[in-house]
Amino acid sequence: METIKLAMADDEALFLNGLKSILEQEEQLNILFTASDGQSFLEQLKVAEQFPDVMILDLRMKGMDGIETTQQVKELFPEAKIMILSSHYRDTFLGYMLKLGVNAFLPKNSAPDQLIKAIEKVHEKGLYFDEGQMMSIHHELSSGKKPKVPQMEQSTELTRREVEILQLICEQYTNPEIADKLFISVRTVDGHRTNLLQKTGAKNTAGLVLYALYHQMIDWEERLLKFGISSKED
Amino acid sequence: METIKLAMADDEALFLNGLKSILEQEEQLNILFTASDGQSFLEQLKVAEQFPDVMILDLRMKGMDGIETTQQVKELFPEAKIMILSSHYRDTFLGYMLKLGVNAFLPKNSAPDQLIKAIEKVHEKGLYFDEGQMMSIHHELSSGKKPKVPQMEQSTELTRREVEILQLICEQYTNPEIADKLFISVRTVDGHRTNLLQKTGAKNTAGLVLYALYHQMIDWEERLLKFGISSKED
DNA sequence: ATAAAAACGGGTGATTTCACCTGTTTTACT
DNA sequence: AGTAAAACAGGTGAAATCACCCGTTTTTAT
Repeated sequence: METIKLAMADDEALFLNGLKSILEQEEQLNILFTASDGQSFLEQLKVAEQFPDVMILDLRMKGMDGIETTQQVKELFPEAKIMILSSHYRDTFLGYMLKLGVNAFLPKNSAPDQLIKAIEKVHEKGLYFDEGQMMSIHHELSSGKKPKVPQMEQSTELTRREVEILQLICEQYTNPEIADKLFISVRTVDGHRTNLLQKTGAKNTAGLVLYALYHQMIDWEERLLKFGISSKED
Repeated sequence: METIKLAMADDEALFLNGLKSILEQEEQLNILFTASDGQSFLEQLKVAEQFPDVMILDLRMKGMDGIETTQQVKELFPEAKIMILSSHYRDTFLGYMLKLGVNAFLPKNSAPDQLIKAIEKVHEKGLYFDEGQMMSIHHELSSGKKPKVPQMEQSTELTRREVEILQLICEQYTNPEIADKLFISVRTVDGHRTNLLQKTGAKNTAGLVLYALYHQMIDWEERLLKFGISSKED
């Protein structure tokens, strides 16, 4: 049996090493290199003496994420076979993936066997989607609505001050409170907020929060756990 | 060398299996069982013929999360040694962890060696925090501000309708738009929103979005990727 | 040094959110 | 059948957001 050469990227070291450990136990699989983000993955790919048969990328990574990395890799090596792993899996997102040229799309709570099977299929046939995914794809295509062309905008288009304001918005501060905190006028905060809405394409505060979260501009846990914790003594 | 009996829970099958694969390679470690959420972890723990020396829990899990699970476990077995793993690690959260009785708190992008070392330390000394964490803890305690008693509120205190409203809020709809969508009065939506704010303890829309995200009431990726994707053809 | 970008901020007004009040109807439970 | 909870919805008013207008000062880069 032919060996399959792999390369993978994920920003969670434990996950990456765990995956590596699982895949190393398969004799037909050979891991060439791993990376903790898209940038270093790309760099390693460029200088690698052997080209991986299949690449496994995490969808969400700090810095360059799975989508952007896929685009960059496909630009340099259109024949590259890329599998995307995602924590919060949704079928509705398959269309984008296909257009992007992703060769497989798997949720992170797949069983190891599924992953290995998918790797083999991608290597052999150049593509792997399970039956449910196929159905979903078929439905999406036959319904006539063409999937939009995925394209990442630079996530650092925001100025330092705007990011600061955005963070405070996510901390549930109102404009007057932010103005007070930063010793500036409410008008200025309002101006920044307007610019944020315009730049991010968000419709309102809810959109801004989602944007901030996606671009990992705020401290998840710290903020979120305020909801899980009721302070009995205050 | 004595073997250390382990049990672990994580809702991402690949991560869980990866971790298992890593730890299985250590001869001194013996994995008794694994679970995909807090509930089944607890049930397995109750009926297990051997009691694990160290338990490893994911902080964020669907259903019962790491914190709630810790509380339940500690209630039944106060001597249980629990390690919490977290994706988005923050030092500021250490205080809560200590109060909760967590015996170690590690980011998910730790190296496998670190994790193994931590497991051993927890088993031997009943506790493991690295130097940075110790400093942080010391600082927090010496600064006089006592960490609040962490206590999970039931996350399903919201009614069906409230959840529905909350989801639409997260989709950036305004109250009038939601009212229109659901064929109800704006007043009613407003009422639900008020109840949401009261029940969740959120201050405003930003807070509601964070709450929804923490309790995994909305489809992450699907919604977030609207920001990453610019539809060139529309 | 000069131009560009960012930060600053004032005015106005429509819309939305939020915080109170009040009540009725529907649904669920036992 | 009776109670409780949920969903429904009206009024009022203050506060905040959002969308436009306008300009000045400060910072940054070439």
